[in-house]
Amino acid sequence: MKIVTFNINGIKARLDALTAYLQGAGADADVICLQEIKSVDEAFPREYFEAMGYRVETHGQKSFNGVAILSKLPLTDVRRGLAGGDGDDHARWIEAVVMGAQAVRVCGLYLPNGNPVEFDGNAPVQTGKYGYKLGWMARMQARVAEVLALEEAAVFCGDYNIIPQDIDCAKPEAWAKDALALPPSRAAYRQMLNLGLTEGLRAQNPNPGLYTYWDFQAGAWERNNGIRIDHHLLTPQAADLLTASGVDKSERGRERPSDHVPVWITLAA
DNA sequence: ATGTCAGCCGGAGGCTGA
Repeated sequence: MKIVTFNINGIKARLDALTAYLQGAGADADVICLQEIKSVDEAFPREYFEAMGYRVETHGQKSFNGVAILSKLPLTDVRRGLAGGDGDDHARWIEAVVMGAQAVRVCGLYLPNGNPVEFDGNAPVQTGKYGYKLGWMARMQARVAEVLALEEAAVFCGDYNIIPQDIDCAKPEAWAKDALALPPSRAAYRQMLNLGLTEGLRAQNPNPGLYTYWDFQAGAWERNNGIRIDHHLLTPQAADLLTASGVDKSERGRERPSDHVPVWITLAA
């Protein structure tokens, strides 16, 4: 089972690039988790993807955010949103059990960016957008703990908006005070890993210079000024099935590309 | 910090979010 995460930055603007990917490097993907569809469910081109052979589940909203799952395999137990949050109306979480040779729970997520961060001296103030990010991560951790307790093969993949370590970006000094790399952000990410999850790509490739996002601005792509923020986190039962992983970097060079590229893992399931 | 992009409202271009 090949599972892709891809922040497409707008389904309407990315229909051509996504179609080309699904007919090219992504043709053998069984499951594609999409982030930032920036569309309400009714406006998502469901029939278009169904005609290409995918089941389609969306959790969208107007203008911003929004996540979806495309799957060649049947889906069950589809869930939308995280518990808690008290009125949080951001569409950032969708999950389903993918019925392959072995069932795999796939959770697609779009973790809040968290910028801009306010500082009290050198300390980031954990209110506003940054507070929302950290609060959302705590809610996600609660769901991760629930899923771990099921002791099943499960994958949490998406745009985490977390640069896990300095080796995951070209210019660490430029990100030191950014919500994507601040110590509380990295600590919250590590806390989830420490519950017993394995990062799919890193488990197989320890090298620096592996990026999944290049800013549209300041020639970031041309200068390879990238960051690695799109991740697959695997439960032990899923990690035991991990056979391969990779980044489809060349998608960033397309006409009208997203600022993110697809990241994939394959499981013996 | 910014050599950018997407979507909204509204019918241009300024605003938001990233």
